[in-house]
Amino acid sequence: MVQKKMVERQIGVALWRQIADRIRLSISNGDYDKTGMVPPEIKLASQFGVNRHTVRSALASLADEGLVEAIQGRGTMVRRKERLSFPISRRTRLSQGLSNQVRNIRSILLAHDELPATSEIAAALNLPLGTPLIRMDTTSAADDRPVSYATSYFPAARFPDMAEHFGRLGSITKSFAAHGLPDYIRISTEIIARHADADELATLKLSAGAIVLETVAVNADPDGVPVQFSRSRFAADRVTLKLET
Amino acid sequence: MVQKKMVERQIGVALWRQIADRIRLSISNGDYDKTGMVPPEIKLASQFGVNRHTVRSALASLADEGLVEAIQGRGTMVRRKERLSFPISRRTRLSQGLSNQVRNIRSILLAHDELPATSEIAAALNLPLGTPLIRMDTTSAADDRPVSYATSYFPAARFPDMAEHFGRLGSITKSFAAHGLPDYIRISTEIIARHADADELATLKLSAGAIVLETVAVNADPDGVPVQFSRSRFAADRVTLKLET
DNA sequence: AAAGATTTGTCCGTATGTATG
DNA sequence: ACATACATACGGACAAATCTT
Repeated sequence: MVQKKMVERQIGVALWRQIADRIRLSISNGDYDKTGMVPPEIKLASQFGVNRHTVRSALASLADEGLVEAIQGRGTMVRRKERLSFPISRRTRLSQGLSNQVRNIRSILLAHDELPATSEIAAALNLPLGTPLIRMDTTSAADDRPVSYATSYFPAARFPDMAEHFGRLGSITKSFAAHGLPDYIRISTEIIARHADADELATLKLSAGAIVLETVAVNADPDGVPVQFSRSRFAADRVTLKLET
Repeated sequence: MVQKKMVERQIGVALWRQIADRIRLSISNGDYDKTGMVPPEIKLASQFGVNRHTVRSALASLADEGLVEAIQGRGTMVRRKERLSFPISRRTRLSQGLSNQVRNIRSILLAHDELPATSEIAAALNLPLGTPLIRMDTTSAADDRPVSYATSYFPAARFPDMAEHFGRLGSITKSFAAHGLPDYIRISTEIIARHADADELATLKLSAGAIVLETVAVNADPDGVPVQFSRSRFAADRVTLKLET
């Protein structure tokens, strides 16, 4: 069975999944914005050089994600195509940056505890090894779609009630303010991308094989004294990080 | 056939590939740094709750990538594990930022042509729609491992010989200098993560299902006049982006 | 209103790839 | 290397819903 090699095929990944990825990319690129409809199955099949059934499997999985919706006789329409633009600057504030893109943002405290600083975090926060830290796991949803999942560390001596404040206020900025710190700035950020692990898949409500953007950041008070070390994971297909200079 | 559900399995991706991805992540996380050896196949099989044959398929594909090497009777050892730290600042220069991390960097011009500005690029470069642009596809390798694959656009009127210069000099910075522009700054950057498409897989020599970090950036001359629009794709498992403020 | 074209939905069968034991 | 079960991919045929002429 010879086939038109229109697609550079990968091994170990089902063809329908590769096709789904390419259609998802086209949607995100705005290729179908004109009509709001995905091209007919037959057309996609010949475009990708695969059988119509394979395209149907791909579309079925995209429909399952809620990205498209097929209607018999009419076609398949794009239901959703959004990517929140997430600003990263010296003054990175989650709710502030997203407020004009979504109706509501909800942040939840998942867990918190106290523990001694490991070498990596001690170095980042410029503290002695073993200094007591408050650790908080938080997640944020924009219009009820989870977008971020963060683990933050704060010096326990200076911010003893961080978790209580956050649980009540739902905001790092406000929790700092409640501790008498009205302003803070970001002094370093590193970004990597990788596949989500099982925990992240569950917390961010991602479908299998999804990607997370992970930022590792340090925030400091206006005098440059580090106050927070955080590891935030974003659902990669829901956000773009926008650097502001 | 019931199986221990130790792994949250994905559909549409071969199990051996999912196992390979997890082992690759463990290597990159430094989980095996102590001995430099991957655990024995039997151990991995029980850890992931799969058959030993499946683990063998996974290890074979990692060996194919050159990431590990199996030796009969001894075990499987890690051959390579690195992630380049890629600085992004107002003065982002590729070769400069990587020079202290690798021995040599080679940039190649893959293709170039001239075309009228699309609405997206015209807006970004603050030019009228349809203004002639030089487009260049370039790729860079650090110690012979491909790390980036970029498409750049330059105003053709101001930089008519960009492609020729780059082909000779192998550097955007030097090519700008050859056009009489000694300095430039980055005025905007957006970052997304997604699965690589077929073209990117081939150019960056990635294995199937790999992730790319894509940055969309605009560079400007010291007066703030845009001189370059670029879309760079980085092999996500080979780099971290480091933001500098 | 009717007929035909377009498009998605369902069913059959066959060959190959994946995973286990 | 062998046997078994299931997923993937293909091909064809026809039904059902919708749109166009």
